[in-house]
Amino acid sequence: MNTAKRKRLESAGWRFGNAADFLGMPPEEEAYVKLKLRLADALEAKRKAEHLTQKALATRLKSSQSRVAFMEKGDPSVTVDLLVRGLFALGVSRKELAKAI
Amino acid sequence: MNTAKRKRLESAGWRFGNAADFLGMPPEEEAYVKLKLRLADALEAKRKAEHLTQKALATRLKSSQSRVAFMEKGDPSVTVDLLVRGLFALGVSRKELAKAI
DNA sequence: ACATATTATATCATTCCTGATATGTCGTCA
DNA sequence: TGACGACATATCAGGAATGATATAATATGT
Repeated sequence: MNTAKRKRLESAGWRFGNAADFLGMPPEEEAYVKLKLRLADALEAKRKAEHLTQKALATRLKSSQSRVAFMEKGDPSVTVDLLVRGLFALGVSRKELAKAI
Repeated sequence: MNTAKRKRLESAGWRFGNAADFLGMPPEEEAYVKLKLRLADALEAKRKAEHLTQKALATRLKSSQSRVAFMEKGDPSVTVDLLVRGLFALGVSRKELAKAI
């Protein structure tokens, strides 16, 4: 699977896809992409549990609303790094982070 | 604590320091830095358990020996992203990753 | 329908991470 | 001692991630 196609899959529908989306993907990359989606979902869940808007979270993170939107979609332009910092900014502990993974 | 000093602490001795090293650091940043160190330690441990040199791991990661050295020190120039990809390249599962966190 | 709030998408300049390279340090072994 | 292997440290060009901004889409309430 080439990079361009993978990026489209990631940014678009593949969160609703099944295992076939990962066909041909090296296992370490599959693990990495799945991790990002799990963190993305955890971030959105935690933000909503705190009754915060994307904008409010962006302010805490010293980021922008648009980037938070991408974070919650697991967009390829967002790193694990930023997702983790987002969760910490929401007060998540390392233990809770581990549970999300 | 300013950024420059923090970077020096991170890259130099503070892995041997105590809680005082984190004084004045916002909790979300403390969590982030601690996370990086845990991942760094896990990476080194896993690499050694596999009897690999830094150079061998670098090849798997499509990186360089020097970067692997920085990764294992938790150097500020290394992101959580790269550490996680390093662990996955060593065959670590998401579950094992969570345990390391 | 309208206004407002929230989220999604597109584009872009700047920053920072990355891999590469060179070189240094340290230990080991002949 | 010298040669060698493994790891540490410095520097840097290139590229990817970031925050910002603008704007579009979608909700939610009146």
